[in-house]
Amino acid sequence: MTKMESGRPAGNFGPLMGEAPEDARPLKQRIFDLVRASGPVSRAQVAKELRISRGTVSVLTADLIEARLLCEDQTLPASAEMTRGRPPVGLSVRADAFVVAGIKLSSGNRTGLLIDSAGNRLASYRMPVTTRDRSTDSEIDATGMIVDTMLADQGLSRCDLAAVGLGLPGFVNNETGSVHWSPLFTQGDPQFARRASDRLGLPVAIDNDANLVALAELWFGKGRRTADFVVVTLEEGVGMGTVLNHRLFRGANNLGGELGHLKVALDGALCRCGQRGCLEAYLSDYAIVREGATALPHGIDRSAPRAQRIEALQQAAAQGNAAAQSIFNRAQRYLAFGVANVVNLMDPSLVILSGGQMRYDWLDPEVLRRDMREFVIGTDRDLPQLKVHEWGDLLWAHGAAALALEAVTEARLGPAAVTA
Amino acid sequence: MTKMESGRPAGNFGPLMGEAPEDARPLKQRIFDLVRASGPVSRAQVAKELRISRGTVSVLTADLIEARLLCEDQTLPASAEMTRGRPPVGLSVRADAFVVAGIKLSSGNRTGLLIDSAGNRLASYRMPVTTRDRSTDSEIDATGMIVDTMLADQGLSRCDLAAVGLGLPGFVNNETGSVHWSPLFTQGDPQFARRASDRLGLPVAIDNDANLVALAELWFGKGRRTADFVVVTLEEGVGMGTVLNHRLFRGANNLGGELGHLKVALDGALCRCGQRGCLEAYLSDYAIVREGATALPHGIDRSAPRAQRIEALQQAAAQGNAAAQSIFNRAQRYLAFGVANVVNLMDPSLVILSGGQMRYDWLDPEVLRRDMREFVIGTDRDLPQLKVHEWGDLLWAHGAAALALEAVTEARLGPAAVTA
DNA sequence: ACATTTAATTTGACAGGCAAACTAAAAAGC
DNA sequence: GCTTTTTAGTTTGCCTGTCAAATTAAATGT
Repeated sequence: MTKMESGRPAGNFGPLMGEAPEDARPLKQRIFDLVRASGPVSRAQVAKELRISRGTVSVLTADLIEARLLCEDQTLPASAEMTRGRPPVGLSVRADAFVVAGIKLSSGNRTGLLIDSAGNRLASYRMPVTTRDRSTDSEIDATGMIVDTMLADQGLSRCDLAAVGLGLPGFVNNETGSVHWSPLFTQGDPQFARRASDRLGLPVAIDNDANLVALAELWFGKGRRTADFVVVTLEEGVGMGTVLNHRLFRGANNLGGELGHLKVALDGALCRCGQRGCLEAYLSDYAIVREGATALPHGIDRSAPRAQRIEALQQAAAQGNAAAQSIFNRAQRYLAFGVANVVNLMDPSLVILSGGQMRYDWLDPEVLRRDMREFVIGTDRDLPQLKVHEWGDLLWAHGAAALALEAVTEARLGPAAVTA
Repeated sequence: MTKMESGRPAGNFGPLMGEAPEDARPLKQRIFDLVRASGPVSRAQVAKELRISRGTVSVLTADLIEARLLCEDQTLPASAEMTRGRPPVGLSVRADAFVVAGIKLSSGNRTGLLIDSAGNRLASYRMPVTTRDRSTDSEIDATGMIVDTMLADQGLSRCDLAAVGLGLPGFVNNETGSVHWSPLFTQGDPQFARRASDRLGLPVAIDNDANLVALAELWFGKGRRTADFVVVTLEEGVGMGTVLNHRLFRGANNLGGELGHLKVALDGALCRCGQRGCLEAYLSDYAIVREGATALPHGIDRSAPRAQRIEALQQAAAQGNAAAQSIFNRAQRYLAFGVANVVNLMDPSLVILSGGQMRYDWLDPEVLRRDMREFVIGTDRDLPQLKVHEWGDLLWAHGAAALALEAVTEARLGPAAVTA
């Protein structure tokens, strides 16, 4: 035994957390969220679920009903066990409480979605981008146009809209509403959300598009029941959204995880970011097309659009062209490698591969799973669940709508609303 | 514009969070934490810092003083600006409020630390492990012996001890107190913490040893002022602890990030876990020794202990042996690669390389930084801060002590304590 | 001596939440 | 049919945490 000096003078210790707002969401908001999430529920169920007294539920739901956010609803899901006692009264979210829009901007398309507070899809919109001057204002105006079109479709006007969620590619800070950098604009705007809000006359919440997909899965998709999961998106590049404890995790600096630029090889393939060995440099459209030119030097029209060239490559692979096959095999293997590393570091219980329909044609979930087992450290635990979720264009817009929904309930029921 | 179907029947949506305890820490606890963290503070400062009314602070501090946790303290840090007005009264944590112990168990050593509630080190302990039967009970008894020894040194007995924090290698679940697997035991124990607590007659909190280092940095080290950071430990293996928003992040399944088994190469070096390309297979003692045998086939006694062989290898490298140098260069480069990937995914604002003193001899922070810049995707942001923090054996025990401190304040001031 | 300034306490009010008593509405037993 | 049982929902009174504002305390100007 080595004895050491003792009686060192006391210093300060313990974590020093500057300003920790750390407000628990008010009960009223949590009740609303629960009702929205779990369809018609009785007050008694709400009380049990939230572990609060039934009296409290009564009072708060009365408020929510008076605020025209909830309504009573006789059609309770016929509970399997016909019990005795007073029949419960179902609570549902009122469809006519408010309306929100979700807009996804990208370099090729603009997509929009209009939903009401009960989640009914009222209208949707999709249009290829024709002209672009890469200014923030023109993009905001385009957004306004989409919103107006969808509203007009329903005989509504801007003042009927409660909020707009806006997703765009690039480095976007949801909290501050700033756009550090986006391929859509010639330069960033530290006040983008505010500017959009002013120009449209509506509350606007913005976020990175990869986060949007995670939000879409969290609100509408396979992640609803899962506390922690990771969404991997394959679009032009490779993106990632992370949900921890039922909340979108946006990283320390509000820049999401850059899965696309996770390094999977020392001195590997060149990426358009200028570095080498990025996952994206093996998986993304441009990477596949790049190698495709070598595999089928004469088979493909070099001036054809990417999607077409990829399709030709896939056909070649299906017909047994070994060079073409090896491109997709390698892409798949590196995807497994990258995702496995995410699992090794974050340990999520679910991984969702989500995104455009045509992206995953070359992806075989079984092979992916096998490869991942090779890379994921697993003493006794199982691999996390692995789901491929193909979803249409509106996926992104759904995420944007979720962003808007969050903003609305936050504004009406959140901690700040209590004060006012 | 493509119009899509509308009026889909409403379904449920929104995140479905089962039981979300999500209690904000009570104000009383936050005041206590702030006083502990920031030395003698006046009530007015507390109120300003926590953004609560001064009246509330008065009432709550009165409680804390009566509970003998805080005391008034005339020695306020002579504030630079001699102001007018009534002089503030400093608040400090009472040193005699309670005593906790932190114990770190590893295969080679057992380390212990006894501190009082004000952070004074009362005693410490360190002893190499001689006999081991790899049963949980014998390890618990060894812990009890260390605790008793340290207490006796201060003329105290077990009933004077408020809690024990216990760190061990392996897969340890802090929340449930279970040990899935540990190199110390022949088999895991799903009730390890409870068993230890019963056997010692003291509250026991357990955690993985890599998390301990993160806790130590969060409570006593360079992470105190940083909300989000990552700690990388080089010991026998490679470990990682993650702090998000001033809290230890333990992953979805309470298994920390397995940085040691992050894959840094496809079909890379063989790791003792059986997989290939793990970071550990390039960095850890055994990996370096393994290659060292090739670099200096005759120069080193193969039966010598690892530390000695590594030292010989370092000397050879310093004297210009190219083969030896390349081993360390590669290790360093892969370390940069792995840490860069952590940064790419998690985006922490600070990375601390922390641990035993001798581990980092071959590590040049400048080179590491340069390599990382090559691997970290950086559009406009800077590299996170990178600090090397060599710390003695007691580092781990400090983390364990922090674990115990947390347990004590949680029990006395936490949300659960309010009910009782 | 008296105004000024800052710190700390006391006071009154109020909101959020709970427990328990109470009312409501059904099925089951007699 | 009447009572009992069972479950759902409401009302009531109370407790606790918190704040704003008034008050007291202790120092430094003038």
